[in-house]
Amino acid sequence: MNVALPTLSLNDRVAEQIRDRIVRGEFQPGSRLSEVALSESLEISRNTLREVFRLLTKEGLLRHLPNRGVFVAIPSMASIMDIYRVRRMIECQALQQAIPQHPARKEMREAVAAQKQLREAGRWVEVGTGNMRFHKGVVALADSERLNTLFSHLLVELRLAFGMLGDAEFMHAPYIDLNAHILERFEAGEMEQAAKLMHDYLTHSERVLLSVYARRMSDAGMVL
Amino acid sequence: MNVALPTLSLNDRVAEQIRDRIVRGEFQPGSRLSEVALSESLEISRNTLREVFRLLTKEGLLRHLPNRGVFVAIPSMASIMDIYRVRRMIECQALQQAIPQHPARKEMREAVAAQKQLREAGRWVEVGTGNMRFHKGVVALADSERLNTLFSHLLVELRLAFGMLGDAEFMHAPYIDLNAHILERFEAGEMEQAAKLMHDYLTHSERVLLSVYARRMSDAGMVL
DNA sequence: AAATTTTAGTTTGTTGAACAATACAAAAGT
DNA sequence: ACTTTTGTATTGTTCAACAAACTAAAATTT
Repeated sequence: MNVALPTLSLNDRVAEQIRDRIVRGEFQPGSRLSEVALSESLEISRNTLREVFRLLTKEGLLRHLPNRGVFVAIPSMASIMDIYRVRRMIECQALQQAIPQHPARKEMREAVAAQKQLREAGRWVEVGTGNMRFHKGVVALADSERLNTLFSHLLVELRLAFGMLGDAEFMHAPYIDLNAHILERFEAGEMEQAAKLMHDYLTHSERVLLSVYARRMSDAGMVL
Repeated sequence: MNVALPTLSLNDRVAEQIRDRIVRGEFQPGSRLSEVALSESLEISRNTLREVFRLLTKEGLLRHLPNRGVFVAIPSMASIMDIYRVRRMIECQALQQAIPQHPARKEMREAVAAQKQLREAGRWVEVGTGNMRFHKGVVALADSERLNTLFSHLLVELRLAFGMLGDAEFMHAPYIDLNAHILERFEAGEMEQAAKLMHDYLTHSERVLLSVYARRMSDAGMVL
């Protein structure tokens, strides 16, 4: 009998764990991950850890400098702009081209509902993850496996940037109602309108993130 | 003095070499790449090769089945459709949104010129690579590093599919003039028109590829 | 003879240790 | 103050070994 325990491979489990520790801020952006130290603390061999490093580097979470080591990626302002450029292209067109009855709208609905509840509870960090869930739903409208994985990588990178800021309420609060509005327009069949709203949303969000980011960077005296 | 020899890391060099051997058909799609055999033939250690495998797997060139080994990916019909879906989204919008004076048009021009020359010489395989160059130029119009790398990965996957077909002339010949036409419209500032041409181009190309592919697959008795 | 189980062999998964090559920081010399 | 030297820590790479999982052939049962 196949017990159907997917028993993720060790590689995958370790990768997942490191991803987690990065996005929850345990490993700060820019910090170096020592091969020996980490492999010992995780109780895996150096070789195995190196394989995982190669994976996470390709995902954009780590930066690999030859002979120097791997570092938690620091999203530059340029890459933030790049990410938003891609998001505008993908998300807007996804909204515009999909049919309003697309199954992914369920995910979008649930995400918005969850966000509204979490707002009442003041759990802003979780509101943020709800936001990502909503936008993943939007991308899912395009029915493309490759776009989905690309997008989830982008979101992890963005999460890194947000993580350097704290201040979850200020960043996420304004967008809950906007999400709801976009969803509403989309389900009403007004895809053009929904796409336009999304475009403005993204441009605005980008601007806010960049400005806060710039201030924080210069305050910390970082050289980018 | 820094000799400025970028001395690609061993990892990168090996990855590049394997990529080459795959796209030029030396490693057939679906075939397994043995860790011991390949590492011995390349005169590198098994560990190093495994790291490279992880890289190429994330690029979509290899498929990794746990405890079974890594195999050269066989593009399924579904993934071909997926790739073209992404291409339509990215390339059309790139054409539509860019300014006609964008520097990337130089690359597009040169690619078309090269294609026309190669056609006279009947060097159809190189016409194919010229085609990829043109479309890379189109994507470059979007000014997004991430879209560029995504796209080059897509093209390598496509190249795998084309590689299973041979028959380069039949596949590439009709599109040279279309490329030229698209470029012309774009430089004339008629971006909407250029985007529409590109959309038709891609839809047509997809259909041809899929039909040939389906026939070839059933002939070979492959189970997809 | 067909189906199942045993068994043996091959390949990947994972580890540990070793050494070479490179980068970094401190000490020494000019 | 600047360069050179030296020493040390870290990554790059290899090798060897064994455990775990898969594959296929042989042996057994039905």
